[in-house]
Amino acid sequence: MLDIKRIRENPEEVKAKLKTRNADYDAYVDEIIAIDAERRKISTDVDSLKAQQNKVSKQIPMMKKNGEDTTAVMAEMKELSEKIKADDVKVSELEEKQKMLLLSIPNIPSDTTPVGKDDSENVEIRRWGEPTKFDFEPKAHWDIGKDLDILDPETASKVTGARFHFYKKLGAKLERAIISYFLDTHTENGYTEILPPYMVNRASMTGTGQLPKFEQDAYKLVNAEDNKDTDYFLIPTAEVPVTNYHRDDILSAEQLPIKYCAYSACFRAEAGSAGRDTRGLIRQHQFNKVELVKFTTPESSWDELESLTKDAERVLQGLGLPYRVVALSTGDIGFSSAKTYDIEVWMPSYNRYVEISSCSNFVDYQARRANIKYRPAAGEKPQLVHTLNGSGVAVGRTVAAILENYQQADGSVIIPEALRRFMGVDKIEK
RNA sequence: GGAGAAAUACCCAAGUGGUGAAGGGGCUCCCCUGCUAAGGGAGUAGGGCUGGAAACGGUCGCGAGGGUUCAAAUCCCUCUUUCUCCGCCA
Repeated sequence: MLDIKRIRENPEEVKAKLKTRNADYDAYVDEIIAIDAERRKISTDVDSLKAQQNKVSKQIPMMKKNGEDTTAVMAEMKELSEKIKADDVKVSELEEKQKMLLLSIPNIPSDTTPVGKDDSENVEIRRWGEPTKFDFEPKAHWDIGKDLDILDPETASKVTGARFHFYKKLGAKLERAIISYFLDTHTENGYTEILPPYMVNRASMTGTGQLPKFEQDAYKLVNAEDNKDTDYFLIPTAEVPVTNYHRDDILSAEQLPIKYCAYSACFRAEAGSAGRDTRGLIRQHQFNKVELVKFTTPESSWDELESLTKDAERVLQGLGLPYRVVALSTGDIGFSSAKTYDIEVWMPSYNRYVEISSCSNFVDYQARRANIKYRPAAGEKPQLVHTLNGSGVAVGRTVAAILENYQQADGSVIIPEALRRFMGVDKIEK
């Protein structure tokens, strides 16, 4: 959520910056400003009526004590009370309307986010490693998975539906090994491990920005018995439960930065991506991910974004997977983000780099939605924290990248050194 | 899922319709004391919205949301959470 004061005081600046997202929010901004002015006017008026009401209410018991007749005063007060009630309704309607509009406006991109209309104008920041070269015809991970009998989408489509997978044998173990390796690396690096619930309520989904605008992308849970909405959603990412862990909290300055890493399954409806990445592990309705989440002071959040991105890169380096880091352009960054770096791993079957992590600074946008504050010093007023998160990293895509980048001419797959202690083998073969 | 009890500040806790939401602990400051302990005094309800250049005001906050009333921590309704017990269950 943007600061209403910023919109009120610099509407043109807000409009111009939002336009860089390749979308037009002018009408929203204008409506918010109009509603805000009306809301404040009625609210101040009704507040002074309440002040009068409170004053007289204190006098009534005194008058009664002195044996005075209060009938006339009470009749007067009844009228006042009715006026207050009616105006209160108006104020809360306007507040509700204003809030819905504010929740529907995305974050303002940071000044360091490259301006561009879409992903074609993203900017490569750095590369690590070289795209893998083969002296044989490399296979795609879905074929490797089938040949080694470790991935089984066909049975998953019988048991569940399209875009689900069974992992088998060393494939299942590889997924588990990667999760352990990621979590161990991040906890050794100062992150606190969290295992969150996979279902969250509406307030949490709103707090991180998935709702109200993107309800069609989420899985909403319905009670089978009466078919009624439970108000629970399957999490699209651990970012939601982990960020909302501190919803409505006032943290102390000494606690910051707070750094969490969390493994979770993630559930995405993938509305609007029919026909894309239909084979393999790249785009699934359910996938595993280790997420990094930080709560920081406003002063440090930009440095923390750089270190967060490097912390995510660390695990790819540990696995020896070639990747590059890309700064997303204003037209490509997510709704709540002020700046995002994507980490893209080399995927031989795509013959290009494919997103495996997305690291963002949300500045105070999520913190304002989720009401997460900190007290800079004892006695000082609480301020909004800055929140950041990044995948550290997507597990299924890591499996795909390992299978493809470590495949051998004989059809086997070498296990990266870092995973061997979790796998117990150094190779997957027929 | 069923029955009962509870939710007030950093903590404990009083408060069954009416003029400032008691009291204690803790914390902060002051006095006393050579220092410490003990003792005495004062302060300590967060946070939002809002008016104002500021000083300083107004308003809403007793788990949440509604309702009754001139007036609600207090009465009524719905919900949430916690505790005790029963049922079911990995």
